[in-house]
Amino acid sequence: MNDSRPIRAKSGTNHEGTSAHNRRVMIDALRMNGALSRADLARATWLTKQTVSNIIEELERDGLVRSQAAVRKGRGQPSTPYGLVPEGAFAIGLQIDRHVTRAVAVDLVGSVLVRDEAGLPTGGPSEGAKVILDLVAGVRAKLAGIVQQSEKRLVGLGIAMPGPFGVAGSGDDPWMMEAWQKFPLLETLTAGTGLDVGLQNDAAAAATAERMVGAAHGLDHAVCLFVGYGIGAGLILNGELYRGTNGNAGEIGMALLFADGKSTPLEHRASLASLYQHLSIDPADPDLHAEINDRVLRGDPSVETWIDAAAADLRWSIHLIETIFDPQTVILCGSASEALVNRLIAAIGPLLPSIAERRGRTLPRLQPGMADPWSVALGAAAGPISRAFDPHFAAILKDSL
Amino acid sequence: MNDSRPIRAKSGTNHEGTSAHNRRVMIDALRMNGALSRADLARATWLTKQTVSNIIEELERDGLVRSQAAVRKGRGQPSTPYGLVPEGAFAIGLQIDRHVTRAVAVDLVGSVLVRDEAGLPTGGPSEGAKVILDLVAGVRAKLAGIVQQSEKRLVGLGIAMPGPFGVAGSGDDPWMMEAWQKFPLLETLTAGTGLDVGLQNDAAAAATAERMVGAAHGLDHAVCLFVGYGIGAGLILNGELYRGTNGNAGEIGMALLFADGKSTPLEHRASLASLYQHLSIDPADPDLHAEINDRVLRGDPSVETWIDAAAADLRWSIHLIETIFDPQTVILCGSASEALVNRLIAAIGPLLPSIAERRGRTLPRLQPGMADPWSVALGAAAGPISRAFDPHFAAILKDSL
DNA sequence: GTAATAAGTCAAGACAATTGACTTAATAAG
DNA sequence: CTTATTAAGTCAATTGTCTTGACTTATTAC
Repeated sequence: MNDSRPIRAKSGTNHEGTSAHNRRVMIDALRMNGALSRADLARATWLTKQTVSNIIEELERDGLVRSQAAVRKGRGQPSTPYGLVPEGAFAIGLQIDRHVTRAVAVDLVGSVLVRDEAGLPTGGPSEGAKVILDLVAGVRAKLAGIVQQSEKRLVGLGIAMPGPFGVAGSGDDPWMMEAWQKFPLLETLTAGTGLDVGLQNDAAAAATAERMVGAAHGLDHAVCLFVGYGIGAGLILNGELYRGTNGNAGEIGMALLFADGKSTPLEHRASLASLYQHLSIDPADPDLHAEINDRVLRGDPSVETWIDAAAADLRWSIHLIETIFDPQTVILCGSASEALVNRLIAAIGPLLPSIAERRGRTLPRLQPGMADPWSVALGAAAGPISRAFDPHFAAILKDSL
Repeated sequence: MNDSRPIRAKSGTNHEGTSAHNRRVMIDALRMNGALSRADLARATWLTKQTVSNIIEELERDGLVRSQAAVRKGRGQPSTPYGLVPEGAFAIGLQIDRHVTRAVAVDLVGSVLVRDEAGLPTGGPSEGAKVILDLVAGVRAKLAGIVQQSEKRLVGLGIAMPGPFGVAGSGDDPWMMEAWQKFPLLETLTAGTGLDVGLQNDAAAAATAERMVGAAHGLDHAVCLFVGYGIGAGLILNGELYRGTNGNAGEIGMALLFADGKSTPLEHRASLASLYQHLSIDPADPDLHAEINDRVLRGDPSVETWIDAAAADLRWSIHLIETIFDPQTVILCGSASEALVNRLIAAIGPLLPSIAERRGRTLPRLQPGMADPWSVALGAAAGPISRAFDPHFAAILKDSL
């Protein structure tokens, strides 16, 4: 009787897990509220003044927080607020798109310090990887030129690229993303950069960015509907990005819609790819974003047609998202121009009725998020920062070390 | 400058949080794997043998675990496995449906020890509450008759009822559920029972049941599609039930489908309500379940028509669920008969293509779950047990006490 | 019969949060 | 102007929980 199937269990925790959690809670509180005194932190986190003092002292030694001028407010000793030190940590974010790759260096509070892009060669991933590694190296070098000791404070490299991941030949994107799926990207970049490398799809990256510095800041339940070359949803559930079993949660581009007796993936109806096709524009055009932005602003009728059609699908998608997730808000963001997102939001309204319509709402059901070609790279960088500093269950467990 | 907006922060943790977590991890491991020795537990949880010993000793004192006969396996001292003690804890589960209310008493391992039901008077919630309190009291009394000290080990009362919650007048369910929405149910039952009372929608309860003793046992990502009087999805995400902002996540019955130029809620197309209507059956009929079961088994053509139509909608719903959540599996369960669920599953196949189709799958994409009128009440009871004993983030935090 | 292996215990130690008294620095009240 | 009050923050001792390493016990392999 060799009953040797592996035992499945969650990991336990210990003092270090406790301490790590409390550190993260402090950082999170400072990120959400701005600078706070030790006493404020103690009240907010339910920890004792003494514990907060110890942790703050430690965080200050580590260069993650810094005291500000004392504040007098009423009776009692003035409080000394502590705030996050932006240059306390950095991360590199990398977006791999069809024709281009973008990299940014981001600091602890989500400011982009360096940005750079490069065209991706048509030779496929093995050639592309060289371009990418060069790009990342360049961004790191520039960062090192701006701030001292940046390399020591680099917490990781986050990659964002179109999903879904690990699915055999969907086949309807001829433009090489499939080749990237098979390429050992994480291994190559880990080896090539020496950094901790993480991967998410571009909608998830957009959501991560919104959570760190955008419309989802401080929210526990929000869904970012991301209109890029494809379309996807980034899910913030219980204050964390939800990834699903294989990192493909939210990849709604492949959702089939039935209309006029035939089924079409959502992606073919409401995505920049569909817009490019509608306009007969070459998606490899380097002036793409400017061109689209321009056409949106001057009300190009062909663009308007697409917007109305896409808005109808998005309106229904938002209804469905509200119904399924019961989020605090839905955020519409994209890799295209702000102007396009705003036009889309205008065209989407009024929203379909749903359970999101309730008395006492404070947040709008739908709000605009970041919309520019760099937001995905920013979100990619936000990934490692969140992993390193945000409070979450996994960070408490012993097996996370 | 009175900057007194409340400070938002997550709670910190301390030694007790650590200890509470580790206790829960042990219990969870025993639930998932069956009896385990201290050494096995230490390996599985990453804790030291000594820590495990201390915690097991404590759990044994508390009557939650019990040693079994020593097991010799190869060289070395024989190990002493410890298993959960079923009568270590109990919970009452209560289902409030349109015409009937059901209560069960469930033990730590999810066995139903007592079950009882009562018709709900048409006089509305304030009258109904009396019936419910009597029913609960009766179940508690019967439980006390079966096991000693059951009252001391009662961890709570879980309620399951149709959602969505807190939404003003959807209006299309004339049968009194709306009145229940406005009734202070939690307060009334808390006061009337002296128990810790929790509320979830029926699909969530079904998912909770599947997770404790059913097809989702041990899974971290699973969606239970629940076909009851309405239709809903219970979401197990990251190993926990996901509730959304207002406890309405997964309430997909109100999702609007567009077909033939008009929009219909899913609920009107694939739910027992729609079946009853299709068959012109009175949903208040006490022999309802037997009747439907019978008709399914003998292949009633009218039922078959409904099944085919509902299966088409469910097929698409499953496609959408797979696309959005990327779950390990989808479970079809319901409050009707097993026969109906099995027929539905047969009629749903083959599934639509989706990202769930990947090499190396071990679980089926769609599997049958519990399907009987008592599964929701069981799930309702599973709620408090899960809250009391499963490892989860909130249980670690200081503010959870 | 002896060595090897594995389960489990013992007692001391380390770590991180807690406690309660104390210090410091401001405003409010008389 | 003096004193009381209030609040921030520190100090030193304590507590709770996990860890460490040596030890005991029980079994199989050689």
